[in-house]
Amino acid sequence: MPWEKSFEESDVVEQAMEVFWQKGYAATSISDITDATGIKRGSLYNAFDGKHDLFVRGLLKYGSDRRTSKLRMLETVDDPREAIGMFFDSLVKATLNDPDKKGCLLFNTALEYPSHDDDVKKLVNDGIKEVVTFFEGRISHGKESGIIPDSVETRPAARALIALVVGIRVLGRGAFGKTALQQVAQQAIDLIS
Amino acid sequence: MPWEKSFEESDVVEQAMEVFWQKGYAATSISDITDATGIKRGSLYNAFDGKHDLFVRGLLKYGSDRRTSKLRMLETVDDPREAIGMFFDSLVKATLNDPDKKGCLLFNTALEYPSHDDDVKKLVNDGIKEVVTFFEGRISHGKESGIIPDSVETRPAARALIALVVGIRVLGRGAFGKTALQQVAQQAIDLIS
DNA sequence: CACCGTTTTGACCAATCAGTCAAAATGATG
DNA sequence: CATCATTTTGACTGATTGGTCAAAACGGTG
Repeated sequence: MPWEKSFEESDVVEQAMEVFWQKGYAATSISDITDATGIKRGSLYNAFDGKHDLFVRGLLKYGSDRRTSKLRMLETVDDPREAIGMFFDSLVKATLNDPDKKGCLLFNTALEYPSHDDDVKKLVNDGIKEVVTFFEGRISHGKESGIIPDSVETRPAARALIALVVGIRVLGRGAFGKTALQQVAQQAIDLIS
Repeated sequence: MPWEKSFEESDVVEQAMEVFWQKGYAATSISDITDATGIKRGSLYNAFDGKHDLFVRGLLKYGSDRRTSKLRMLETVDDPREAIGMFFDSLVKATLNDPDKKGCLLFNTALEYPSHDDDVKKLVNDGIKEVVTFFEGRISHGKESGIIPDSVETRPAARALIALVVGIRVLGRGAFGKTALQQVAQQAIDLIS
């Protein structure tokens, strides 16, 4: 049916994103993507602007599908510390459950810095900021309701939490096993207790 | 003087390492290295086995020049918490002072995972382990001398500290500025107080 | 000054890179 | 069934990749 595309763009973006996730941007070739999607070279360039465009779309999809939706869900949890605890739990679980040990696309991208344009860096920073804001919101909410002690400083604690998230994601790629990751997650909770 | 090399191998390794550090392994070409060192292509292959070999040597040099020597120095500091504080201080300083925002070669490499062989992964893990061991040593020493409270669990705390180190190094590449990094470093110290 | 072992040099290789493009294929529309 | 807008296809581009190699350059040695 050549008068309309034979594939769903978002499917291709999703599959391409997973290749980028696994191999990194610089190490991923267009051929890798055509192999993974089955889409022929020309069709891909007919639908997208190129490698960079495809990557940006993948990054956006990653953000909304995995990060934003999860944060919205956790914001409905009453106990703020439990919400943060659940965040770290699922983080550790996701890290352990991934046989490819891909880590987090956002942080992987942050470390491929010079390969990327400013628009990509902004996407990464915005994604990180989104999580920090979530932490800040939960912490200040917890302090208001007396669940989290006033001695916890909201912004510094939130920033330390995201730093621990990064640490878990990076170290989970090989250096740390289950026990170590869980211990770090526990220390994160202790930080706001 | 063609019967002996006209360049110092370790100089070339150092310069090549800095290119890898800045651009990442996958994104660095042999031409980048010959440009940076002035060494011609053939000479480089005469002295080294290839890109991978050069990278491994750079990683080793990075470890001994920057990590190991610093840890040995800090182990001579009497107060263990001050030693750890100094570690984080110089970490934040190094991060802020680097105009290229290259981060840490060790962690950058950890996130370029699938581009690397097992020997590189082992080098990364050993480097990380070395820092964790340093933290554990300092914490347990501090607990013995009563400077660090017994309520601090040595291994989990040490692992949380290295996670924060990773966080500082990664977030320092763009997402976090001076204040944020210093706050995270302070939270690290609070963790063992 | 001829010889020798080593280093230097730049041309060269096949493979792969991101991206282009014209021709073929397609099915709705009249 | 012819036309049409669109997609599909794979061959193609020039550039770059990591790596090779034979010849030239060199200075110590006899």
